[in-house]
Amino acid sequence: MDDPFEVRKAKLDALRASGVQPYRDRFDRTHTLAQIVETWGSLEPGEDATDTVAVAGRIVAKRDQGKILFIVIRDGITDLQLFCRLNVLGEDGYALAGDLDLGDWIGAIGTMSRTRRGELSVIPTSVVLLSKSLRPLPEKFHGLTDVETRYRQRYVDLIVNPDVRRTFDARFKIISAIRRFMESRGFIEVETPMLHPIPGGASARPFVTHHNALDMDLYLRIAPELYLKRLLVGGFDRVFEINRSFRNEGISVRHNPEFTMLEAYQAFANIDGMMDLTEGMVAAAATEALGTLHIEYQGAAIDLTPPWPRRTMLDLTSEAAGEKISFALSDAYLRSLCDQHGVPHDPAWGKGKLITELYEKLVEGDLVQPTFVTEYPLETSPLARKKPSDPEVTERFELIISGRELANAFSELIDPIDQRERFAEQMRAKGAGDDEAMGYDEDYLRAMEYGMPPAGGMGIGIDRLVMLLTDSASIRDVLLFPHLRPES
RNA sequence: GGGCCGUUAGCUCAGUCGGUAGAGCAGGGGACUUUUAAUCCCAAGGUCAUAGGUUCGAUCCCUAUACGGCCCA
Repeated sequence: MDDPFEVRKAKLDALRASGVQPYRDRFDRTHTLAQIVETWGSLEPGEDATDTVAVAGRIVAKRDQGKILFIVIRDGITDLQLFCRLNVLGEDGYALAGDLDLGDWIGAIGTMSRTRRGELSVIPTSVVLLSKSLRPLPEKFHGLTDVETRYRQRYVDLIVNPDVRRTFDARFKIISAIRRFMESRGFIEVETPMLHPIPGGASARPFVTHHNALDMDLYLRIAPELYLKRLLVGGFDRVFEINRSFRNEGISVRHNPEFTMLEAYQAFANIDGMMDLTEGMVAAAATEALGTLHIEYQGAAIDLTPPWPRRTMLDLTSEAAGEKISFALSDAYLRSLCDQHGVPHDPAWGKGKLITELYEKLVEGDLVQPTFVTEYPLETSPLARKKPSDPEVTERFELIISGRELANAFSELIDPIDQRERFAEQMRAKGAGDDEAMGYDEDYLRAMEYGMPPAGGMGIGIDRLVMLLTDSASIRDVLLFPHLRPES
């Protein structure tokens, strides 16, 4: 019989026939493998300890030498060798150990030792099968590299590629640090609806679903923003939410249809407070996950030490274009600049959109070090407060690191009359064919009419932050189960 | 959505100027009481992504499709 699966099933049947339960209920270990390494790491080569330990893990390597057998088990990212000896385990126990396969979960009880060759080991007096593995693991040296299989069968990827586990451990640390940072600043974490009757809070196409009992369409949220700001009206003066949003758009190394975002709102603060908050949060996350603010992303050295430069979109775009860009320029001239720089433009766009597109083409990708880009045009910022001295632009920033948008924030628009006009403008855009335009949210306006305190708000893409801090090239590498088409 | 590239054994990869395919690891049998990608001997393992086409003959050439990757929008 050659088929590994069939061989293992036959072993399974044989075990059951001989009265062995190959899927055990429990195993009481005395130490995790990391604790073993920590406790007995100082044993000298050839030295034995008398302590008896019980350990458990998955078999990831096996070296059979006749009357001795080396088995390497793994628990998380820690490996430990079992030095199985015929004269210690006895005939039956040794035969059982020899019959185990790569991938099996086992428990072992024995004494600690370090071999002459220097490998910390448990010398088992008994080995027990905890769960039989029926499928062969990938090759031991090259491991699993096929990206499609790695994403589709992440469980296998996690078994054989410890770096993948480290990435997700880092993800946990980053999010955990952010929560502690926010809580230490007096923010309360809340949960708001995922199912929205009106898509809003961002410019994106939503996923549509249907509620049968109510017989109505609902939209998976594209952002929690409008609900969190309702909470400002309700008196939550510092709130945040870390959770999924969904956008019905293409998939790329930076985009997954569902992604995790933090949004935070702070009453009585404005855009300046949001810059401080963002700097502090990213620095806290980097310190927690990496222990440093000097990181490397895809070969580029990046210094996250606050404070970060604050530059206006018009200044940056003017520098890159080699001439002064402003709202004083004519629509026709801005379009000729777009043509000159290879930026496609739509007749429906106003000056604000044209300038934003020029900025994205000429500037954004080259901003490697953390930079707050400020004064986004009113046209592309329907929820942000206007700059009093220049109503063409808003008190908004985006944080750019490594050429990518990481965070977006503004002094919130709290004037319900102004907001009503902005929604109306969005409806005109929708009518003109912009399927990313926001819906007209009458209840949100009603909330604003009760009075929203002055506030700053900020949103940051958690997946992109994790990418940055784990030096991951693709968002798929920081999502346990990235979206893929179904297997045929 | 467009362009380019990929898909061969469980895994990692060769290869066939068009003549039904090979290695290492894993798996099977055997040797070995301190190994570390253990080593040595033996045997086995394939719908060459899928469907058409060209051809005496296609895994290889052509077309389409599926899935994936990269770049662009």
